[in-house]
Amino acid sequence: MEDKNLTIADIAQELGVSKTTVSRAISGKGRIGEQTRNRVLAYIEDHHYSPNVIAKGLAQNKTFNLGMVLPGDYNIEELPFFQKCMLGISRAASEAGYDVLVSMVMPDQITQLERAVTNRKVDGVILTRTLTDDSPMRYLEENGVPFVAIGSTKDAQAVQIDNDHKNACRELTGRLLDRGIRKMALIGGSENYIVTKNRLQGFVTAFEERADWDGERQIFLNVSDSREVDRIVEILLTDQVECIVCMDDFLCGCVLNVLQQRRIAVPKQIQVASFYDSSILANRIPAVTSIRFDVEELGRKACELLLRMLDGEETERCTLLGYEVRMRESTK
Amino acid sequence: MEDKNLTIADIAQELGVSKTTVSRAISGKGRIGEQTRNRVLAYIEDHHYSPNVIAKGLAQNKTFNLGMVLPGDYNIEELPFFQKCMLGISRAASEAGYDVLVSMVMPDQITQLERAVTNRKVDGVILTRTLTDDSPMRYLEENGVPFVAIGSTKDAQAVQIDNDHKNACRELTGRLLDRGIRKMALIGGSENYIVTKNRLQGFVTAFEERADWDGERQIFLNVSDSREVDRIVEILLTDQVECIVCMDDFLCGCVLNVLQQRRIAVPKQIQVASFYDSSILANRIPAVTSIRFDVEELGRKACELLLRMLDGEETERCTLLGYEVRMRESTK
DNA sequence: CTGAAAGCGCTTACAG
DNA sequence: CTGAAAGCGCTTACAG
Repeated sequence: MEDKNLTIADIAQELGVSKTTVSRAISGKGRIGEQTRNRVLAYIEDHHYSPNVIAKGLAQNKTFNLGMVLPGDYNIEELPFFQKCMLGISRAASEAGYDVLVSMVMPDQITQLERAVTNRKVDGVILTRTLTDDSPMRYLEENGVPFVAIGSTKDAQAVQIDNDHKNACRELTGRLLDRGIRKMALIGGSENYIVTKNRLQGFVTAFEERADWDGERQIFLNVSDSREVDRIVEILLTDQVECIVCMDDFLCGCVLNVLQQRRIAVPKQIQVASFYDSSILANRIPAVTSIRFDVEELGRKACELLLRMLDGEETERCTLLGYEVRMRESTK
Repeated sequence: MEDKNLTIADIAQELGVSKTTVSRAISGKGRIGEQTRNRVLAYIEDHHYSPNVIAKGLAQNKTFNLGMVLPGDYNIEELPFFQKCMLGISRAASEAGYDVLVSMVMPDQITQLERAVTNRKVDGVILTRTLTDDSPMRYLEENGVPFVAIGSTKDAQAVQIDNDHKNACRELTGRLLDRGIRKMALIGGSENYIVTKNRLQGFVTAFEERADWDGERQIFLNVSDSREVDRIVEILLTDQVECIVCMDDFLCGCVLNVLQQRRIAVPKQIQVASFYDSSILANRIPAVTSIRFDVEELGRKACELLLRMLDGEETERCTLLGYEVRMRESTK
């Protein structure tokens, strides 16, 4: 379809102007006569010329590629997050004339990221998951590669963006408490994830804001598999806990399975809520009360942030995006 | 860490040889003295030189990037497939010195792919989903871009690779029949997917191979949502069907939900199997009988195929990969 | 407002 | 076996 082999030199020759002029007409940089510019632009339009971005990149020392780091290890429950993230990133990138290059990393192995960086294939990088001790992040910092981290990190230098998990969890917990729950339990995952700490903080804050609340609350952290969940649920049932809040959908899925197996009815015998909402749980019966984030928007904003950094703009160090609490059948 | 600004010219000067020589030492192409080569290689090693792939690409008219087309619309159940696919692709690409650039396409919108292609950002493309009338595929063919399609297509030109869905379904259906099932039903999705037709064929073949089988079988295709599934299940229960085979995990999830809601026990009152296995269902209780594919391997093989095409090798038009039938609790 | 020329960092005939 | 030179397709001081 396109005349793939058309170059700036061809156009210059055809129009009897210099390559410089053609380049200027296209880029819009440098002074150039109204007339000349239009003539060039018209020719380009007619002949479907599209510039060789690689060559342009070489001359400008840019690639017009953004790196996106994706974990190669993951729970199924996390997948929709990464997928939506990617959609947001790739759309924003695309709109700005950039493409997205993916590097999949393992906890102990970041060779793909290293390749992309040492081969100068990317202008900047977006991290889609951040751990307490994050080797991709460390690598990028050591090599002076501009990046933004989706998620939260203690790293004071890193530009980061995340949803406001803390307040989201605070609000959800609060609304649950205000409905008169007297015995509540929280089940959470690895404290290696900073988001776990943020969620916990939100949870705790909700109680602190209700000085008059008197009841029991239990907290289980670093829970990682179904067997542990089973043991915990047993305890909670014995204690007649009224509501179990799960820190993520993986754990929530486990809890629901365990309850189903034990033939405990939700929400009649026990209520369940999740601090996340991958929409996997929305299709469950009963639908699960949880917090909803606009992940595509998160990806998009992260990308826009990185793009601004690449343009040399100063950007805010931390950005927090909103949330939405969704009360569903699992909590009456 | 790396001396990022080191170029071939620097090395040449430092070593008192020509750029040509340095280039040859690195690429291994062209005659060059054993001694000289080692001297260059040693220097490179010492100084952590890594070539500028962009410049190399410009000179060779290559990008060392592979495009990967990912659908922006999807069911959650499909996600693990794309993810594993991507892992296989990106690993194989990485090992061959290539990077992976993603383009997300919508059913009616392939601008990201078009961008990547017209901007000459990729040497070839891998399609991760193929429809009967596939616009990305059409676009690539019209523009003469080398590509391989994961999945099956009627397109006679296209290089394609897939798991052997037909035989997988034939075997699973057969094993179910051999256990004495007399009333069996199949629920399938859109016939727009060629894989649907392949699965159907496998299903039907299993019956044909058992001429002595006498029983009833029902087939529902183009089922797309939970409501339809509900209606169908109602019919099947009335007819006292013994086993429901679902063509994919999305439908299977629907069926299980509907059954759970109606308090029908699996496998006691009715058996359930799936023609796919995203491992989402493996965690369900009871675990669902299904077919397992090595999707990472599929992605890897697809990538290797494309790489061979780019090297100018002749490749087989169609490749079929294996499968594994997993009998689980949902069918006794 | 426009152009000749050098440069981005590589590769590759061609000649020796 | 080695090198000078042209080329890949763009950009960008510098000069006019």
